[in-house]
Amino acid sequence: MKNIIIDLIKESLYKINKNDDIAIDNIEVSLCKNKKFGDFSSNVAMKYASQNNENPRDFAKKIINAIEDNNNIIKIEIAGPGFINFFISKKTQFSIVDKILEDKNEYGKNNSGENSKILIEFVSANPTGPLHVGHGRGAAFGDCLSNLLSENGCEVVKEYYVNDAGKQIDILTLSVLQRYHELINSDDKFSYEGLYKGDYVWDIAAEIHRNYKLDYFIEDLKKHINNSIDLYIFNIKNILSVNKFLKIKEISVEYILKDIKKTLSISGIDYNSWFLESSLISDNSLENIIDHLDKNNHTYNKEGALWFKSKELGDEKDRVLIKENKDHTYLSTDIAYHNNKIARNFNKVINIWGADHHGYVSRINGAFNIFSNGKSELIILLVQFANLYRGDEKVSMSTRSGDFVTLEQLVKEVGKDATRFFYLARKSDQHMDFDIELAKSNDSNNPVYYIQYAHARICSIFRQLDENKMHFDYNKNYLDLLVEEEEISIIKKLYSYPDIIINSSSKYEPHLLTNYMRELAQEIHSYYNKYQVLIENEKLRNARLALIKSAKYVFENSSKIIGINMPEKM
RNA sequence: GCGCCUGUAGCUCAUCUGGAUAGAGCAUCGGAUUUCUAAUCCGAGGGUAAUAGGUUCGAGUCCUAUCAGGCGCACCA
Repeated sequence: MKNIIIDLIKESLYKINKNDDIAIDNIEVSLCKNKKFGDFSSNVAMKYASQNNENPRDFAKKIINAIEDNNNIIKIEIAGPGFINFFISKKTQFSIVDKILEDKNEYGKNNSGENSKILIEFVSANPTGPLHVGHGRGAAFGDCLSNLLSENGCEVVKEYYVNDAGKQIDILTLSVLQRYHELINSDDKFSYEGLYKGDYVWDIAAEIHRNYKLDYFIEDLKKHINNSIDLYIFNIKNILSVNKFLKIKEISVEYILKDIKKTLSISGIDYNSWFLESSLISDNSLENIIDHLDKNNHTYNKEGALWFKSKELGDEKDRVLIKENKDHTYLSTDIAYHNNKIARNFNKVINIWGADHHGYVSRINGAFNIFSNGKSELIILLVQFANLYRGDEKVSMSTRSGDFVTLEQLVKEVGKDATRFFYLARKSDQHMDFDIELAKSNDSNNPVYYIQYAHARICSIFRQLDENKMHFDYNKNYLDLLVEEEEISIIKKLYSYPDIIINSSSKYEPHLLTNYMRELAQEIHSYYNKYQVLIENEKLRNARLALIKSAKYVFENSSKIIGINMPEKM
């Protein structure tokens, strides 16, 4: 419908303006907020009046006069400063119910993203511990965004980048070895700052001890301590042998990854691809990339380290690629990683990062542009933190100290549906408060239940229908009988669903969809309370059934994108 | 100190990329079930959109400054 109006306006503008000096590819038509203004409205007249040396209302009048008759439209008005308001015939409005009943679970899908191949990388938390609630928001956001993009016809690959190389993993390995040491020789306990302390470190150590007994035991571990953690790691690698150290590293990473995958799985998230940082080293990608940067004058040596000239690419300062001790930095593998993404021929590469990484954006953007040559677009979306509350009490967290609520605990406590919905219900660049008590509550405080209940009520009506030995006989012509204000309002809401899908996807804002679902639920509840669906009048009954049935499809389709269930009974 | 994000009802947040009278939920108060699930509905009060300027037909939305909060400024990832 909207497109019909846009076309009408376009034609009209062509007629008025033969020399065509108005940019008319961007005509805005939107649903009216207030129904007294009509059904659709456009601001073209106001927008382009000045270009045409006219006042908006006069220009609007001209446009309207030039619009051809169309039997979908019953009235066109000028209002306010120069809005053009369109009143749509009832029949045309009802046709959306017909369309939804035909499209069913396809309603909302579109092909605006056809031929667009997108890589979306999210969470990518270091495998140095379980996912915690801070990761949850990025997880829900990335997964929902993937669903949205797919709904728009994009080909989407969801990827998790596993940082299984580098210093943090060495520290994890060291942490495990120390616990393992303590398990074997409980008299020889000592503390060392900066190691990972969570219970899971003990679990890994215990597993190694169970399977390998004393194979990795180091006598007098204490003797090899060094104040510098780098040197401490260096010593242990030497004494234990690099291979044995690697083995412990592998076991630890594997253990933690298994845990991470389990958490993601109960959160309803599955990835298409797990990309290992270590693979960039073993297949020489890292080396090649450094070479390439070297040859193209993007690097220099200083103080024994190799530096990346990121400042000239928009960064605050230059960054180290290869440290003085010849270890690579995180940045250097990350550049190789992004080059790999480019090589895989994606039109868009989306990274979802925690907002604490914003300082990292410009350097990776700079590096990306060196390699992509405009072939592929990098989009970095920052997700703000979520503060966890239990009622009024703030829950504090710190990974290193091991004092945190894991994502698994959260999902188990409040459920997958509420967890996902709450994470998604806010604009991602907004700080948010996540109240566990609220998410757990099953009354009107909780929008998840509110929405599910609306859906369950629709299902209930159809159950009643069966029990009363009645049938849903759909007939398009009965739709004319839907004359109540609430019914028209629901129809408009249903009509706007595909726009929400396009909008929330192109703006990367899933919260538009959660808002929409709540609004639709509200309309359904109001309607349910005011009007009876299962009534004597057969034609009206079937018209109403058709209406709520199409609402049910929209609940189903949207909930699938959000990743929550829609129970038939509650 | 520099950079990024944010500031809307008592609280949590929307506002469809600049549009018409800034909207929801919670909380508060008052109502609604012999009828498809009251996990619901209806109504009421509640606002100088942090502050001050600017841009234009029109600003919560864009620009500047100030104030307040969060985050970042590693040869960590």
